[in-house]
Amino acid sequence: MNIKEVATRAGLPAKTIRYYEEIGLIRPLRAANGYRAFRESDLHKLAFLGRARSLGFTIEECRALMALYEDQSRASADVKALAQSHLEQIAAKIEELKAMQATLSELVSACAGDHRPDCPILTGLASGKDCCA
Amino acid sequence: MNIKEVATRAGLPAKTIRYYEEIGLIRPLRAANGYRAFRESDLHKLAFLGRARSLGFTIEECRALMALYEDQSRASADVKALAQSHLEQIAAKIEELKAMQATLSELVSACAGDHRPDCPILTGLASGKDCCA
DNA sequence: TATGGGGCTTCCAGTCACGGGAAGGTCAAG
DNA sequence: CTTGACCTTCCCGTGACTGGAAGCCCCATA
Repeated sequence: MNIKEVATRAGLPAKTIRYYEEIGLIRPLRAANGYRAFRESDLHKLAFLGRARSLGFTIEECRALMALYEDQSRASADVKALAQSHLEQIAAKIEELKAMQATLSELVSACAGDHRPDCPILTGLASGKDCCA
Repeated sequence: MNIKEVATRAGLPAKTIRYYEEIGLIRPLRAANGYRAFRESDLHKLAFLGRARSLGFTIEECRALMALYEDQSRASADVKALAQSHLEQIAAKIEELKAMQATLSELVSACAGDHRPDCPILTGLASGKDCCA
């Protein structure tokens, strides 16, 4: 398989696949002409990586997940711990965003949004009143 | 005022303040010795920027907000539009994170988390079953 | 056989919003 | 006069790619 077919089937851009090779996440073979020659197993790994990335795992977490995936003697506890830690990151990020959302939507709803210059959003930002940390 | 005092009072790292000058968000004066000489108005702007940033506005949005703030003939509608657009971004990001959270927490709760290798998290990532887009 | 167009390769630069750290000038206190 | 805290600029690194240039490679068609 050449890179374009793998890209299509894995749902990842070719650029990303080259990048994943560069950082050692995959090691496709090479054809005589220098082209990357992907096996089914490479495709499988790339799909795995794509799904892990889309769940928000960082590249390094993906690397760890791959290592666990390929380690037949892994303990599921290790996988779970990694995933739970990531879940906490997600929850924290959601809370952070919700706080922004709460503050900002309050400011927005207080703003007339007309042709006049008076604007509680700007005065809120300027004064820090009712504003974030 | 020198940079450290401004940094303390604005709650921003000195590095960040220098960066903001570099990209033209502020224009502090210079003392004879080459040190930046901040006015109260610079401090005020920096505090404004810090609050806008902490609400998640990008640097370019902050630049636009500052411009509106300093434009006495602004229409509050313009400010509101900017803020609302940003609110939509926040809401979208929250939804995205919640989707990750839902998928991942399902996988996590299905995982025994013991010494055995069997792990629904890994098989989920490998198969794409019940997994994200 | 020439040529055209797509695909493949590498390498370099840019993104965003800074942070770290080096090399060196400046200032106030002891 | 020295010490140490401050200030300056400059350059590199971050994460996870993305875009683009320059240059092979391969196949089909005229």
